[in-house]
Amino acid sequence: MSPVQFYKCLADETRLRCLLLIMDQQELCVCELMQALDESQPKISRHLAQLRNCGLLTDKRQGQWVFYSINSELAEWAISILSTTLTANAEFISNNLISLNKMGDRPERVRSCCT
Amino acid sequence: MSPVQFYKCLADETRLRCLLLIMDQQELCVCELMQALDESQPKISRHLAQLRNCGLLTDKRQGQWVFYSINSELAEWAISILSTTLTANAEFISNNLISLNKMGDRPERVRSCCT
DNA sequence: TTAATATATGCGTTTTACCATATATGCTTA
DNA sequence: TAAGCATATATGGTAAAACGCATATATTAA
Repeated sequence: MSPVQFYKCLADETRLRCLLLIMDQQELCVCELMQALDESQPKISRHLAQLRNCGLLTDKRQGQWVFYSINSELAEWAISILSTTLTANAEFISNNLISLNKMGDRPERVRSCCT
Repeated sequence: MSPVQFYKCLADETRLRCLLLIMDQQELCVCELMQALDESQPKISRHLAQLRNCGLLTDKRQGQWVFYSINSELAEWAISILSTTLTANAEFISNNLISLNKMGDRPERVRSCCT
């Protein structure tokens, strides 16, 4: 992935918030991000699709939900930059985390076997 | 500076090349970047102005030339990200460095006092 | 099968970003 | 002070990106 393409992915408020929230929470589904960002479902879904197509995220369907997480095959420097950004800008997503935690009935994660 | 605004600055090929070249070379003037990127003067100048206005670069006039360097007051996490990007993507600007080094009559830097 | 919930996508519109050209400003040297 | 180079900015055109809305698909449950 070219550095320019990578930074284009981060250069949008909705996408950056989604990425940092997923970094922080390991994985999130569309409806959780809708709640956290207070944005429409198609808007969230479209941005997540873009991040997946560019290789930043991977998705995993569990029942009716699709969970997105950071693509572990993403270049190490790119992951490092996401991590640095999150650490240095915790307040950027603090309100989103509050909204997320206010959400009732969050989808349950299915445990992997043997955990 | 908001992380989104910072990443918008990096999300353009011309701006990212300029930034990484300046990271690598400490400081460069418009005519050197024109040569390194093979781009027009207004294009380079406009992008540098944007980077200066956003706080990523500072400029310093020396005679007829204006030298741009990384703004030392830029947030530490942002400088760290630029550094990581440069280290991990050296090949991204390698051809630009070759072009720069082919340039004859590069403007002489005025020495600071006592160096 | 039907309804409900979750997610994805097609499409037209609006907004934003980029570029090329023209022009203005500032410095240097003659 | 005039001429020439280096740099900055203003303007208008164009392309890309983002959006809202409507709709389509997928899963689960009744």
